Amino acid sequence: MSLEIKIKMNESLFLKNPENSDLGKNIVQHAIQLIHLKGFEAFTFKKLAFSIGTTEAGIYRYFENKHKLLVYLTSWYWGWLEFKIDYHTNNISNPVVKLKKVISLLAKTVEDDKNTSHIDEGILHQIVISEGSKSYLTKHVGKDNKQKFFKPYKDLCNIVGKIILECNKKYKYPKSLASTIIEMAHLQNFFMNNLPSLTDFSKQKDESEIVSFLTEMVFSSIHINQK
Amino acid sequence: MSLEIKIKMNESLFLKNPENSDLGKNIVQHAIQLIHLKGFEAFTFKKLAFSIGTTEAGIYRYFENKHKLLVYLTSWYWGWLEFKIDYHTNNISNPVVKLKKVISLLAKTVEDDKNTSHIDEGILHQIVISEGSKSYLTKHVGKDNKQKFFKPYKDLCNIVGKIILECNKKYKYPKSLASTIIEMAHLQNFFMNNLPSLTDFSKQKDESEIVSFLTEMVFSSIHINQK
DNA sequence: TATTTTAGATAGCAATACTATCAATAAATA
DNA sequence: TATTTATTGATAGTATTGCTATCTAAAATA
Repeated sequence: MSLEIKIKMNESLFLKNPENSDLGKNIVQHAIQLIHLKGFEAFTFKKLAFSIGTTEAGIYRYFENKHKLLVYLTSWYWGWLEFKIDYHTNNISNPVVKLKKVISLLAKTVEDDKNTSHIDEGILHQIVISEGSKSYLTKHVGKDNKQKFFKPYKDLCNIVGKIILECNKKYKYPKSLASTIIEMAHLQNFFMNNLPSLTDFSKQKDESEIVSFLTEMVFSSIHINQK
Repeated sequence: MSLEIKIKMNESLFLKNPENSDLGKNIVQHAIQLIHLKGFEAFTFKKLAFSIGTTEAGIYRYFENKHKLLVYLTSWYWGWLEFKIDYHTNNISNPVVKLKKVISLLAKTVEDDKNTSHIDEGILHQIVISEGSKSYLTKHVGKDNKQKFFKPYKDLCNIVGKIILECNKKYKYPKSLASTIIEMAHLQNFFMNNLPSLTDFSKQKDESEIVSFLTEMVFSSIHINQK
């Protein structure tokens, strides 16, 4: 028996739920491939329609525009990651061990999750690294925020912030440190692969160096000896 | 006698140097206003032309496309900031004091620099916060990097990294910590103003809280007691 | 079987992202 | 002073993007 994971999505992100039809799933699946291939700026609904074998109008029946599709994809990713973090840390009672696990889950390459058929989490992870911040770096971030578009991201940040507080109740900046970890787990990865002189990691090396950097930074900041 | 600051710019960023003509300076000046007003996505050369009272073709004589104009503006900002950091720290011999000054210069609101007539650094700072990362989060980051588009950013990162090493020669991640400081000085500011629940700072409060957060993070990481 | 939902096909339109051409004017230089 | 050169303005045009509308056929559901 295989358990299909379903991430509960904000209904305002789509016109028709892509999870409920083959075309919808195809849109999501191929959007991930195409955004990864072309980059978000060069990605268009017309190209997406062509790659699926449907029409532009067909895509517009599911998503209002490509920005909402991006928010949908990143939201899905954060929701899925929260689930994954829950799953891998619920049996850990020591908050220090828990926080280390979270950092590792945030910064390490994602392998395709077989429990979600149409979504390739590995590629989606790459998209979140390269395009994720474009989902909120807009003039309409305030409106989008009112519509709860960033709830999954905030939820994750909150969870991480709470674990930080469990490690040290007196630490003054749990949320900022949490958002710093999350953002830097991705940005240091992007820099490592594209602008390596902005990091101390070589392209050859895997993400474990990023994990070490972040881990040392976090536990120093909250004055906990993690060794 | 007023000393006009001139930032040496990468010649590949423009077709005709905007510093050398009134129209060019107008383009830069109004581009800053318009990008800040509309956001980079909604900003077009046609709108810019209209706001200056020239034609679209006129803008294209100076900049190949709006992406290069964005890279131009952010590069200018990083060059200007490096100059400013130099100016404010060259007389400081203690690297700990120096690093604190740098963090403060990175994170605090910028006031318009009267030494540059056509560029409003305060607004440009806002643009770098909201749009800056879009200059490298592209599929052509590799090509752009080969053309040295990101040299000013890398130079700044290098300077900060070196100061970190001056504080603690044994610290393993000076460049990553430097890029983390620079990015987070901006991103925490953006979050504070737009997605405040991702930070521990209230909208009312000024950037000094961000400076405190970053300062504690940095000096903890390099195991220096800054008090 | 009747009816609602879904998808494919086609058309069209305003805005965007450019490129090209030509004339007017101002500045630099012969 | 005459003349080349650089700069700008004006206009046109094209391919692509972003989006809406309509109509039909097929599939799912009542």
